[in-house]
Amino acid sequence: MLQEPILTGSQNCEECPIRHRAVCARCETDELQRLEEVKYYRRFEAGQPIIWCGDRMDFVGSVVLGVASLTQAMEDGRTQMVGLLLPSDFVGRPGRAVAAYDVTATTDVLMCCFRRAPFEALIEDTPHIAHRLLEMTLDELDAAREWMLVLGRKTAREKIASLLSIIARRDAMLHIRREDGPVVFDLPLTREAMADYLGLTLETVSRQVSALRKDGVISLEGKRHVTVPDISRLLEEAGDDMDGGLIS
Amino acid sequence: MLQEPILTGSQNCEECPIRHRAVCARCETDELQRLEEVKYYRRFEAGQPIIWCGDRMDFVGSVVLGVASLTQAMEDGRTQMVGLLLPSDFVGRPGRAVAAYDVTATTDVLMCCFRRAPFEALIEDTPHIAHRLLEMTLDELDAAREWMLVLGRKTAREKIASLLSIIARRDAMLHIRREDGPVVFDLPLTREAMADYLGLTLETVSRQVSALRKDGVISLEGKRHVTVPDISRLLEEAGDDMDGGLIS
DNA sequence: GATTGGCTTTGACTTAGATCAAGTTGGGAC
DNA sequence: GTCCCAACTTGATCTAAGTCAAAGCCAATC
Repeated sequence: MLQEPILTGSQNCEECPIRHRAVCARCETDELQRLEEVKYYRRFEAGQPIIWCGDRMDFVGSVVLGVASLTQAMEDGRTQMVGLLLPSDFVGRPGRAVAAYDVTATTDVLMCCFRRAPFEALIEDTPHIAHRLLEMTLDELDAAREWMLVLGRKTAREKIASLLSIIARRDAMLHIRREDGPVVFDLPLTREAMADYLGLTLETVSRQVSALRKDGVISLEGKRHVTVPDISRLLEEAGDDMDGGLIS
Repeated sequence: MLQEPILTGSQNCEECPIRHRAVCARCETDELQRLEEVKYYRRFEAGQPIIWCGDRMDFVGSVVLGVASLTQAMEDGRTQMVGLLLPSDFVGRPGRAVAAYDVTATTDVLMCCFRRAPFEALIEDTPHIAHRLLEMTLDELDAAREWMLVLGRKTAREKIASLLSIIARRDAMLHIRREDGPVVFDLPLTREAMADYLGLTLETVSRQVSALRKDGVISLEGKRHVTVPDISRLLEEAGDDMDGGLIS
């Protein structure tokens, strides 16, 4: 089902749809060479845990194919997804040996991993990579803060629209797409996972998805295949200003 | 009201209660010397804006005294605080010229600022500082994600207890304090600011603070001066496991 | 082709927190 | 002192979303 990704030393980070944002071949060919020695791929099936909070973690990596999620749980079972990991997103924290969150494969996932120690050594003496990592982390921080607004202040309907916007936008980054045409994608999340991301119950998610469908904001084929006829209508429903800063 | 901070080149980041975590004198005396040339202080009165979202921002800095807040606003006026800036917290993003959030002085604030261009140059050729900045950013990301759980899944009472825990913990870092004694601090936020941080209304905040007082979890002198007789009781109310990971 | 079991939808009812509307408090200006 | 005003509290009501319960819908398996 998953194919091995094509990722050669000559690949250009601007053109390659599946970018290892932390290790860009265009800029750091030599360093990438060093990393090739400690690079390996891992597959996970949909629903499988990638790592549990508290586990020892001796790799960092990035998602190549599929979708994974970062979640936090309270003792009584309430859970909150705190990050959605789409292709090119980075997992793991240099300098930390223990996972802070549960990481779960939401769809089938292919991850590209690097052993942590050599990766940290690389950061140590390759300022350029450290710099890029800082930039990525700052982007993630912005995304997390954007999501705090969603969680704290938006209505259920706006939350759903916000989530669909994010997925549509990230999906559009991977595919070449005509301007202003309808956006089509498959939801990589169950209703329950959506609820965990949005701080809702799965019933409310289901009701609001149905409502958006009835109102013509989206249309559904099956339960997961979504068509958005007018993306700006969706952004409006999400309560965002049109400049679109959801994921920077 | 605010006094000029003592911040000499010989100051040790481990001992000094007001630390510029980004530029630690102990580790980077020479580099700090370079920064001294572009360093300046700015004061803000309680309630004043420090910078508006969208404004050009040609400095970075850190809070020395007081409390500031990062907030995001929707067009219809709903607002969500996305960060609480306590002494030693960093403001601004290297590589970004435009502010992404509104920054407001919640109490009287003294900030230590550096012009952005020289600061970025320093990062560029001082890997150690870049590394520290990455670590700080990762910590902030963890804090933001912890807060996503608060916003998405906790009840109003748990939210209040979580906020009080954070302030108590950060406050305890600034003062030497007996183990297990009562924790005493002044709330640096109005009820409205608390509501904006917690995704609640100010009325709900007021009610839940009163409830925690009635139940003996906290006691109040005036409206802002808080005594927590048993900090572990407060953490329990916050729904946290006892290991205390709210701010790493 | 029937059966199972995950998802998902939909309905009826409940509730935590929002909203609206008075009051109260307390510190600073005069 | 008293007046003022912003910050806060408290009460009454409303509502969006949660809870509980019962079907529905595939896709995989027997």
